[in-house]
Amino acid sequence: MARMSASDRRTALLDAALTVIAERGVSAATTRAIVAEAGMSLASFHYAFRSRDEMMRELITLVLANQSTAVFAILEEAADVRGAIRGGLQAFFDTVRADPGREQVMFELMQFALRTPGLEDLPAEQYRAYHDAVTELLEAGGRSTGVTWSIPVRDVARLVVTMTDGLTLAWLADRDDDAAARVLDFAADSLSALAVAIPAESDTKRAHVDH
Amino acid sequence: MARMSASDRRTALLDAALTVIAERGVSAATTRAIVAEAGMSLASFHYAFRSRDEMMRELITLVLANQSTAVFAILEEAADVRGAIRGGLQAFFDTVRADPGREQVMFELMQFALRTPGLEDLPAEQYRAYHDAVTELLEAGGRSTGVTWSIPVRDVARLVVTMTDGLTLAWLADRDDDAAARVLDFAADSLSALAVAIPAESDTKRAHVDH
DNA sequence: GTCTATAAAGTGATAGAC
DNA sequence: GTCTATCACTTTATAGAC
Repeated sequence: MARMSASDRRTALLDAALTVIAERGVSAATTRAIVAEAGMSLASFHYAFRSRDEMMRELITLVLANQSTAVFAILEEAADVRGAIRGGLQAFFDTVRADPGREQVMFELMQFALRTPGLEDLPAEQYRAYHDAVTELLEAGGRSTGVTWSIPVRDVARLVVTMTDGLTLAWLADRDDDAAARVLDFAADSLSALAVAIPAESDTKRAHVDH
Repeated sequence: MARMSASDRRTALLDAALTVIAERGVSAATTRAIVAEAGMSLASFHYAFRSRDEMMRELITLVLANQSTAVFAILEEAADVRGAIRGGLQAFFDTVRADPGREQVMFELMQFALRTPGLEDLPAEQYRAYHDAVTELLEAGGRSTGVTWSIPVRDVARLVVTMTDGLTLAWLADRDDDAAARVLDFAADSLSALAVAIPAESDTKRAHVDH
């Protein structure tokens, strides 16, 4: 095998681990399976990482951090709030359908983290990042369609994540596309009901009801 | 160890397995850990079950089947639909808070089933059972409060499960009780908006809009 | 029937040749 | 640096004493 920098080897192994997990689950991601996927020898693994545990920690940190910014960062062109939300939700669902393994990995890694000493706090951080990303998205969408929200925008973000999580979990189980579409319709309806039009100019402060 | 019927031994081992999984996760549920929890010798395990695989299949079938009927079967006394829904959701969330491990087990076993050859279809059955149970509950609740639903009741049931799943997953990660309460408020609001009052007597058929 | 002892295979990790 | 060979340990499963 050609020489690689330790850093390159690490990223290659992390990538291979992700592939193995997506295909066969966390429990199948043994050091042997990972180096086989990466086309390396077993010893190379421990040259790049001190232990499998260290690799898993790095993998989870990496994946959970990247995911949050990527998936939700789709803002559709739409005339009204309802259409914008529905489009955004559809875009999210399309990415799930395009690569179901990827989303399944997120759930599995979260469960793994919750069970692993030292990683228990990562899921909370992950959700904070999700909520941050969606909050920003909602604020941007609100600005472009001229609305604000009748409850704190962060609470709206949590609702979005709640429904996309619930939708994804059920869809991974039964793959019912039509039912998923109806859930997204409802989500768009009920979320857009939380939007309030910003009065053309003047005092917009009262339009936002804080708790 | 006293003599037990093979059947008793099986249920005792299934129970022990569930305890181990709730406390330390699926990957920690080795045959050794399970027999230790059950206070048996290792050989007893293979006297009761042909293999660990067989035990896991039985466990998953058992747990996923029982869960659906149990958790949602709480119908609160309430004057209006909104209150009934909010009460039911709160009752569900209370059971999650009372025993978070139990709900975490459900998610883990579902992931496990999705990854295990021969068990891939169980999660779909599980969700069908969930949706059945909630559908019945919604119909009963509708009768007692004098409402029907503006969309097929089964779709409403799926919405309920979507939101409870999403809520539970996020709460398991960040344990934010207040945020969870606000999600439940929204769920009750938006779901009760799907209810339509049944005209006092006479022709109730037109009140139900089928797709 | 229930145990102890052990087999057979898989795991993470490392020593040592090159 | 990168490999092969191997260690020490854990896993599921079974043989055989009682």
